[in-house]
Amino acid sequence: MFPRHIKFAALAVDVAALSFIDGALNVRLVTTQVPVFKGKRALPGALIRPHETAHEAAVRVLEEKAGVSVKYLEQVCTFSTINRDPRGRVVSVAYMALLSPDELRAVKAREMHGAAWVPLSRIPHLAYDHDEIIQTTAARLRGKIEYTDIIRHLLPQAFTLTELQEACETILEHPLDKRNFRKKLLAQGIVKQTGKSAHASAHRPAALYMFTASRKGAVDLI
Amino acid sequence: MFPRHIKFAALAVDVAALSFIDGALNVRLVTTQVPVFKGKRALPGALIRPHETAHEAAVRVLEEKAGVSVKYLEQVCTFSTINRDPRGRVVSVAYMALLSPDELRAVKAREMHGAAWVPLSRIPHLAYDHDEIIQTTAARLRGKIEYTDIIRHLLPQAFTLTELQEACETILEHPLDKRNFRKKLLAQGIVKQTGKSAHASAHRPAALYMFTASRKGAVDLI
DNA sequence: AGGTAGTAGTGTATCATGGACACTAATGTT
DNA sequence: AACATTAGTGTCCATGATACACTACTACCT
Repeated sequence: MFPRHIKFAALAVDVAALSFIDGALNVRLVTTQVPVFKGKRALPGALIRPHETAHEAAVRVLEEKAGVSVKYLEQVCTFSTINRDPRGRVVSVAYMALLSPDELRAVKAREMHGAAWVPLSRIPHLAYDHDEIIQTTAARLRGKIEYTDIIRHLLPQAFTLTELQEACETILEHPLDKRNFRKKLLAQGIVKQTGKSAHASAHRPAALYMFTASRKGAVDLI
Repeated sequence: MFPRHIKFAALAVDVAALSFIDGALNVRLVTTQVPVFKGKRALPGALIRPHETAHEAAVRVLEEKAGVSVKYLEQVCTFSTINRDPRGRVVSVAYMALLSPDELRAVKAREMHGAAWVPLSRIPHLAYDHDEIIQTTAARLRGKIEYTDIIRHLLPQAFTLTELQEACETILEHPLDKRNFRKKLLAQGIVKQTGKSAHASAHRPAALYMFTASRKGAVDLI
């Protein structure tokens, strides 16, 4: 219904999928096959198809390139710089995906060649403007950790309070006081005991907690 | 460089330009000429051109349809629902623009037919998904007012503290305490006196203030 | 079995911040 | 000169934030 010259750009999504691995925040990277960037690392992405929304495309990318059906997916920003893709004009909608260790196991089960989890601290220079996308996404996550319970999507269904605290500390990049952290957390009723204990370590077992039903309003987590 | 069938969608920007008029937050609306929505109100928007970014397109829309060169423009969200535009697939990047009364005078100088400022409380049902865009934009503004000094873009270069407080109250939709408001504001050093006074009313003149240089970090405004 | 190493779990005292609250000051108008 | 109206100011209290150190529990080792 629009003349052809109006449709000059391709539409894409790029997804920064984040997950904790060995206590560090990792992002899922793939290896580009596009000639100009041949061999370079990039975020998983794909062109949006005529019959899907950007959100649906992001879900598909995660399924195809990370082999996971993600539970938390949030639009971050749209990048429309003219020469951001050497193949032609591509406008890309960036998404942040958060994966819990539970979901991560499904990824590991069917590992794909050329794709890998890379700690945020060791990310190489990426293809396209993906460096910028990751910076923007990480900043968004860091901001939301303080006033939402977004961290729940990065933790397993059951977790110890120490694990939760370490997750927050990793993202905020500064230590938190154990007693104050627990006091506030329990006062807000964000988590509750499962009744079970973790017996993973060779020491005193920690009580396992789970998140309570998500609140409608904002929470004051940290 | 991409095959033609990849470029199936048109790209657009829609801009929610906000400004205070008579103490109320208003948004700039135009009247659609598109047959399906003929006569309906909508946000000013336009298709992105091949040689401009979304941001540049938003700037252009404001110049063409609101007659103003805006100082504050922020990307809000990208809408990609498949049938959001009856003319065909259009993916739209929504922007929030904030105009000070100073900038507003330039708009009034060359008023355009079919365009008008409408108080947020009296917005009719709009064309496309523009109702949703306005809701999202207003929510973004309300959220940012508390932890940034974004309000500065909605005020004139010089203003009284009462004006500043009323602006915050209007956006937050609840009253603030005069003394506490001033205490916090001055403690943070966000504003400073200009040395001049407003002699507009028939009563005690108020001191005129201006914002200090924008801080790098977040401020705790309210 | 007893000791050791290592993590889990708990409370108080102080300090800073946020919120409630009411009067005096300055100006133009009558 | 009195009045009407808006501008401008400080204290007290409650709440939340922070600093801080010991006991409890378990597996492992000998």
